[in-house]
Amino acid sequence: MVRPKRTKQHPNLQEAIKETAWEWIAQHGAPALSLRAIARELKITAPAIYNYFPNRDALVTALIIDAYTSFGDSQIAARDAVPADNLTGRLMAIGLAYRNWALTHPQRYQLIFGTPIPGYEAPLMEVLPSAARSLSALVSVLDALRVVSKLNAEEFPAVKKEFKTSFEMWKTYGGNYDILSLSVAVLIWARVHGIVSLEIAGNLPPFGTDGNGLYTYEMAAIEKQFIKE
Amino acid sequence: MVRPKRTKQHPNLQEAIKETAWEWIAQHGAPALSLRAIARELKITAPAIYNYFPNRDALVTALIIDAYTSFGDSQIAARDAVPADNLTGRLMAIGLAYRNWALTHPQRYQLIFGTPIPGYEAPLMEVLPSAARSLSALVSVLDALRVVSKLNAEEFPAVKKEFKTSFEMWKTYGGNYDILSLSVAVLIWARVHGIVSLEIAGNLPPFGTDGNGLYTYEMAAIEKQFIKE
DNA sequence: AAAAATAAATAAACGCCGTATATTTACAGC
DNA sequence: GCTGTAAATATACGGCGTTTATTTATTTTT
Repeated sequence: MVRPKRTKQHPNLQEAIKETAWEWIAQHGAPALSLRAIARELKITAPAIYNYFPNRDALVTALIIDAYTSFGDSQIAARDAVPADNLTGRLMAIGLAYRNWALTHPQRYQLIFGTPIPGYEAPLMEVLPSAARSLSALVSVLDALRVVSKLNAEEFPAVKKEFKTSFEMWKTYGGNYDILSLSVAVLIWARVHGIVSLEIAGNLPPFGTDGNGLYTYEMAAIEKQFIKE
Repeated sequence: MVRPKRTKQHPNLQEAIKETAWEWIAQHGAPALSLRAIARELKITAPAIYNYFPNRDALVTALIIDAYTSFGDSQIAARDAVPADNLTGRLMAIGLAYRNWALTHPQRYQLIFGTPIPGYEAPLMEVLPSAARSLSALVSVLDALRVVSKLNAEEFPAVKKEFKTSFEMWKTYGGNYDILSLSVAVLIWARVHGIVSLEIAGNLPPFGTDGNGLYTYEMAAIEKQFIKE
């Protein structure tokens, strides 16, 4: 067979490849993703994909960036749905949105925070902008609490000097907040991530409280620990 | 080439396969594990492995069980190194041992708690005994605290009925403790897991406090939240 | 001791995969 | 209308898990 006319093809193949990849991931799981499978779906030969992505990992990176953007949109929307003077409400809204997004898009969640692709490691520099933005919603609320002296983190461990340059880099994409707010955000992120990742992987429900109850309890504990009054 | 004499072979190939697998994982990472690579290392043909493991996933399961056993040994040893009347000390020792084991054996940690093998999902029934035992150290300390009315978890969400049968199954391998103790243990597990998994994946240091400081802070917070007085 | 049965290895092959190379062809600009 | 480029195909390579058939070492039975 020869190359078909462009008018018979997908108008923008780059986007079609990503869409097909997401469909495949949703249906067969991230580990089953393969360029050849995408090509089959699109009735294209596999090497044709290399005109749009230099290799499989580059495609995965593009998918991750898209997922981060979707996740960040959800985080920011949740924050902005609560009035800016209700900081506790904003913190809770962000926390709820976190789990909701993860349960709605478990494959995307695992693509970002897990390591479902064999041998793939996300290139930090490419992913950083969308990743930093997704965390910035939480950081912004914590920083606002800090500004009004309501952030209870006086005894929080200091950031080592060698990490301060990378913090400056984070600021470029995440916003100009205090490094303490970012540090606390990372810890809170680790806590919600701990529960949600176990829940999504199916390791939570069999032998403990259900995910919803546990998550609510954990969010209350976070509020009590980090917000004064 | 024909089949070589057994005297020239490894005496117990089953164990040799697992050892070679661990060496390969340590050197090339879990995602790069392959039966053919193991066979090459052992100067064996790949199908020969099928005499000892029905397929690749079965080998991975065996590796996971070994890792859980090593992890559980470390947890139990840490607990028993502190006198039984010093429950807070035991809790802290278990927490420290958790991170130490994870940092000492990052590949084993990711093999257990991550999803580094494409398409592999651990069969619960096979892994449960060693997994339940590894968590039992923490559960036993929490239950001892509960017995002396020092466990601060009165408001902990209850376990839904549909999970109680699987709790009974857990008891078979993890020991006869109250379900509240197990529930709290799962939450604490999620919290330390959240930090350690981020640290091992390299997502923690660049933009926040170092793992050691953060972990110490988190352990103190856990103690304060769950232990009375 | 010889023969039969069993177990454990090899050899070969199938259908996947990512990817590199060379080739063809549709399309755009002159 | 010709030419250069970009985008597709065709082909191929090596690696993977796994299956099948076959060979052979070892064990068991007679």
